[in-house]
Amino acid sequence: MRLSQFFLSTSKEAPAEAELVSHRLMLRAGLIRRLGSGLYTWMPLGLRVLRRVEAIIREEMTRAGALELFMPAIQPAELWEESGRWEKFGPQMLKIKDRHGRDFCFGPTHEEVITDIVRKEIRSYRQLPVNFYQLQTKFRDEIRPRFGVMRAREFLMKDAYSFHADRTSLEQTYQAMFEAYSRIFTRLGLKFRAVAADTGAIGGSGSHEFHVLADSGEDAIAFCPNSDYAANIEMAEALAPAQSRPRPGKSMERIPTPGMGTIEEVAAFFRTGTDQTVKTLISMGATGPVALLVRGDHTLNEVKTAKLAEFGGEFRFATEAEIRAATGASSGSVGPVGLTIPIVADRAVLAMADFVCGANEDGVHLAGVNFGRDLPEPGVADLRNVVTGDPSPDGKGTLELCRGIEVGHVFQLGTKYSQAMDANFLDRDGKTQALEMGCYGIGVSRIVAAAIEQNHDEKGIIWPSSMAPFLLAIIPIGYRKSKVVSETADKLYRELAHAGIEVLLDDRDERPGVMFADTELIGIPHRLTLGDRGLNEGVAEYQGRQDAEAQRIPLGDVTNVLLERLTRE
RNA sequence: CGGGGUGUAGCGCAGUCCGGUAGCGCGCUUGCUUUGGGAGCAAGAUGUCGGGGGUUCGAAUCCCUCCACCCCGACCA
Repeated sequence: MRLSQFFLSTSKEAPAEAELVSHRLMLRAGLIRRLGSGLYTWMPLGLRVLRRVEAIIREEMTRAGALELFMPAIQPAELWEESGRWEKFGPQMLKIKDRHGRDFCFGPTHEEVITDIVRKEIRSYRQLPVNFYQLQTKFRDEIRPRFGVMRAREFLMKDAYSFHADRTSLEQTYQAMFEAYSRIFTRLGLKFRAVAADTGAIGGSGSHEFHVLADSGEDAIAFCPNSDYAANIEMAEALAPAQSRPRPGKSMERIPTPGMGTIEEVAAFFRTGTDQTVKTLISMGATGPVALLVRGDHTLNEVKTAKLAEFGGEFRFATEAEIRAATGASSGSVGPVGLTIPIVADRAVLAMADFVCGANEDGVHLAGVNFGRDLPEPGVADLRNVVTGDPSPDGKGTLELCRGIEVGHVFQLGTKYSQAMDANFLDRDGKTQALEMGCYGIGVSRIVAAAIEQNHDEKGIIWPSSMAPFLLAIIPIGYRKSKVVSETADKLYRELAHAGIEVLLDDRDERPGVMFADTELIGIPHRLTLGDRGLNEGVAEYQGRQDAEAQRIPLGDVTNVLLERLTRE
């Protein structure tokens, strides 16, 4: 591509709205333009990147035996009523009406549509398993879109859905998809990790998320450096401490602690560590308030907590008024001693003795508190977020934490949708059975942003070769002035382009600094500079995007050297 | 939706407190010079000052109201 024939729209400054590096760079490099909140146009340069990501996904999905189809973005409400999700999906779903007043939605996902297709098409176990996928624009009316295409409302997703006669077959395809995803993210040149995940609103059993590792990621991941254990922090199990509870050494005391509400203040007052205090959190479940006990230095894991039987499927923190009604104190002075509501303690709390906690009286705390003596043994559960240094659930060392951007998610759905929507087949014995189902998503547009988060420097984007919009930039210095320069540039451009390399020839009448800065900002991995200075000595200058210095290559060797170097990747 | 903030030229910003008819840098146009790391000089173009209403002789500036966007939280590919 000759740059004079292309459209480049770079800028030195990014709009004030962009905060995240990838968002700023995508705007500065002219990859995307915002239309409205969470709505982005992919400009020609950005679209080239998106298409390269799509191509790799298609190749690997095909390799794994999935078949591409293309479903409508607009979906009739009836299907969602069948699955029960018309109401349940909530305000995240964009609902629209046609001219007849009939209800539709702009598809946030496609389980309903694919299940409808399959129930009409699949009759026999002989047709199974099948795995259909598409690349589709989804719309989710996010509460707060942010970070550009990282969390947009309209975004491009690869979604696959597999159907099976039995659990074993589902597990095989799930495994195949897991491997395909690993290949995709590896080929895209991303540092990623597959982690065990919560199944969230979609429901079902087995589930893994694929995270691109980045400090700016919105998810916390717990992993074990000595094994392949990795889990979203929502899921990571906090084991019971190895050491058992010490014997009580102190007697319980009531101590005035006027004005102290936070754990830090209280611990400092008692001249002890926050890990010697117990935090009591009042939450509301379906059947009323529940007291949750977490060690002072730990934080409550709301996802784990919400699954407890005590909450009957509902979980929220109590309001200050509800806290007072249940305990007689304000939130800063609540404690488990003498409470009449159900109490659930985290495993780590159960191993504590002589601890400090609120006294259920404003401005008063208790010290030297012990279970079994000062209050009954509470219920126990895993309530907290794991922290660095916690034992790994697989017993192979201790956990570390890092942050990630979720770019893929694989689910074993089971028969959730097939039962709700009557998607059945006849098995070998002629018996009607519900289809087993799996679903597998990749956030295609998000991958582009995630890749930039992971690959950039002060000059701009550094594309992994597999997703670069162009592999090589030819920078002729004095293209409009020097015949030698323009002829050499044109010749090399033709040769390399014919050899299948995506070359961008900067034939603008720009100063060198502008051309260098632009190709660096837009992240072209390889650069060939041609100027009178070098050409007079019979050399061109090659520089990789991350190389400190240019390398001189004899003109006659340029094509071969570059072909060898660029096709190796 | 709760909390915080911002809307002035394509982008980044000043001007708003203290009302007097809109400015700076980048970018853009034209010309000349320059040409190995975002050029210099000269001449230009571009604004419903987010919208509506009000106060005032006069509003970017004060008041009311609506809207949009951004940041922090709950949601997710």
